[in-house]
Amino acid sequence: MTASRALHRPDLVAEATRLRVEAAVEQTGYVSNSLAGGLTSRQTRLVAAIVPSVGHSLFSDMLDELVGVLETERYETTLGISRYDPMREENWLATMLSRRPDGVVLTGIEHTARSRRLLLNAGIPIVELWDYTPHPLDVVVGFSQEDAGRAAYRHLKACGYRRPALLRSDDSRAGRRALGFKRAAQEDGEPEPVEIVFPETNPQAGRGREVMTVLLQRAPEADAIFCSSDSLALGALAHAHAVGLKVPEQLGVMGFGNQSLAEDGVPALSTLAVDGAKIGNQAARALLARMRGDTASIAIDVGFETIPRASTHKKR
Amino acid sequence: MTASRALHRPDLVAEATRLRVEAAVEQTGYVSNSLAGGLTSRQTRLVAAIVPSVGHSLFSDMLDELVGVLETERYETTLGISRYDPMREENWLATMLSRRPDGVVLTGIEHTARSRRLLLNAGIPIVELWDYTPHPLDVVVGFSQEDAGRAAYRHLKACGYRRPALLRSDDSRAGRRALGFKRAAQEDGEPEPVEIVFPETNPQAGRGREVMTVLLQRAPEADAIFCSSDSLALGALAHAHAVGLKVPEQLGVMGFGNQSLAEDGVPALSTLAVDGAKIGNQAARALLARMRGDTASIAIDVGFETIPRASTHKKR
DNA sequence: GTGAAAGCGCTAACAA
DNA sequence: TTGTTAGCGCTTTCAC
Repeated sequence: MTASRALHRPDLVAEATRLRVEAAVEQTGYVSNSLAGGLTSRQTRLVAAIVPSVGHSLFSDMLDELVGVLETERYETTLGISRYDPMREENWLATMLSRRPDGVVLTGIEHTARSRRLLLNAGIPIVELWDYTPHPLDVVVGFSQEDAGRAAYRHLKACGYRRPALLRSDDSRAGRRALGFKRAAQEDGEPEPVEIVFPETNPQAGRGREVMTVLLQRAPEADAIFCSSDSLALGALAHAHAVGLKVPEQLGVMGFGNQSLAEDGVPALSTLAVDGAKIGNQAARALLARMRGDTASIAIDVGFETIPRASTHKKR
Repeated sequence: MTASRALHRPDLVAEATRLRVEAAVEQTGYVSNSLAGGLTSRQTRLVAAIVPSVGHSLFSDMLDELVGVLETERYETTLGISRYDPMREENWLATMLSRRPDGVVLTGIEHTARSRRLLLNAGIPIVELWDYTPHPLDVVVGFSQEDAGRAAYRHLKACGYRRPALLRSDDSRAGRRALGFKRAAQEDGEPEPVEIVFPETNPQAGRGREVMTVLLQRAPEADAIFCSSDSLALGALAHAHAVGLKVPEQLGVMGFGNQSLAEDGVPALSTLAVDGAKIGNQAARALLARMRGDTASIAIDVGFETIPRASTHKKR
């Protein structure tokens, strides 16, 4: 018991005793066993977080910040990868919860029924990210995907494009952005924008170059496209360049995310900026508050911003 | 005890009993406590892995594969982020080992003295990635960074460039590639290539555009550059375009990693291909073998490949 | 400032 | 096929 105190609450132990314990630790190579500790104390200082993919720069900015902030309070973050699949999230949750994390961070607000049940039974703080809803499981930090889609549509229209199309992966958030985009078109009394959806099998797949061929076949009249990510849009740019389509004159290209490479596109890529790091930061803070016992309800809308650059700057 | 068996070894339990246990689980919302389980059984089915950054596509390809393969054998992977700092790795190790992982995966072969001590004391399988050494702590899966640097130099020379320079972040692997590059120049009897190093503070920092300005000032005579990553090289491409430098005629640009966006560069980016997924796969297999009790020594050199594309295709 | 007792929830080992 | 016993390594609680 004294040894335990010397390690965790050194102020409660006599200097001499502490020194003896430290010497013994050093000499024996002792490493405490937090399984045993967690079993007794009922807290693990573990936060379990799951994202669709670690390759995506938005998620990695978010993670970097989340992990960093939690670290300052001595919480460790363990990571799951869902590959945009709610069943994978469910399986991950089922095994993860047996490690008794002190908090959980999820991507999105769509979860299987069992996931919800597990989560609610666990009785720990939960943060849902990247989407906004007034009725989260517990805490939510995100923005309205539908509004983002609307904003993209409005931007393209404002730039003078008449037939904007959609190019996106099949993840559900991109789907909701597309929905907002199409609704905005509808409200304008325009025909429904053509939409090309490809499977998000892996981060490399469905690259702009290949999918653009499909788009140009299916919608030869399209004069602008809103892509579900910047890297996709960059691929589209490359394809347009290859087939001699002038951007932005003949084709407007808009990305999503405002990753650093968007600026490096030729021409520089117009995009919707989302602050991944900010989401991670707010999520970490909210989670810490909850784990401290704070029960005030939290729902944070971090918003997004339209970034006009050369790729949609049509000279009329 | 019977309940425990019904959940983990259902074949050892009568059908009727198993059903009763399952019903009870369902009804009570029981979730097993693997802290207690691990305490008794002395295995946690946890693998702890640390990478410098999750944003980098090479690491994320590797992680995806590592996590995926370990998952098939019901091992979970928990992730640390070192930000290229051995002290952060040490701190992560110190707290991580108290969770008693069954195996550890590290990036690189450079670790602090205490890290080494902790690791060796822990008595668990260790895999070091991305570098090759004949004398690993336990298992190593990687390639020779120095040879990679040499290969880049040779490629640029073979393309007809006479004054290749180096543009790199301050991570130690990029440093070893630079070393190989400079040694190859020396062996050719050429002057030492100019080298611009910038801090790897965060994945967004030190972007090609900004650093290129410095390079062109410090080495106006440079007619080719070898960048420490593809995204950096893409930034360099954008900068060259902006200042009217013709690539590949006036400036050869070479990246590292062969990320999918390298092909989308304008012009397409020459690079050194490294198979992150393969490294992750081999690492997972090696670790599984070790955790199964296999003690044969393992050191795998996965090699790399030079990918010539338009950005170094100088027409002489 | 230190220590003794008890128990967290599970599984290894053995017994029936 | 099921059950009993013991103990994993800590921390909570309480006594000194």
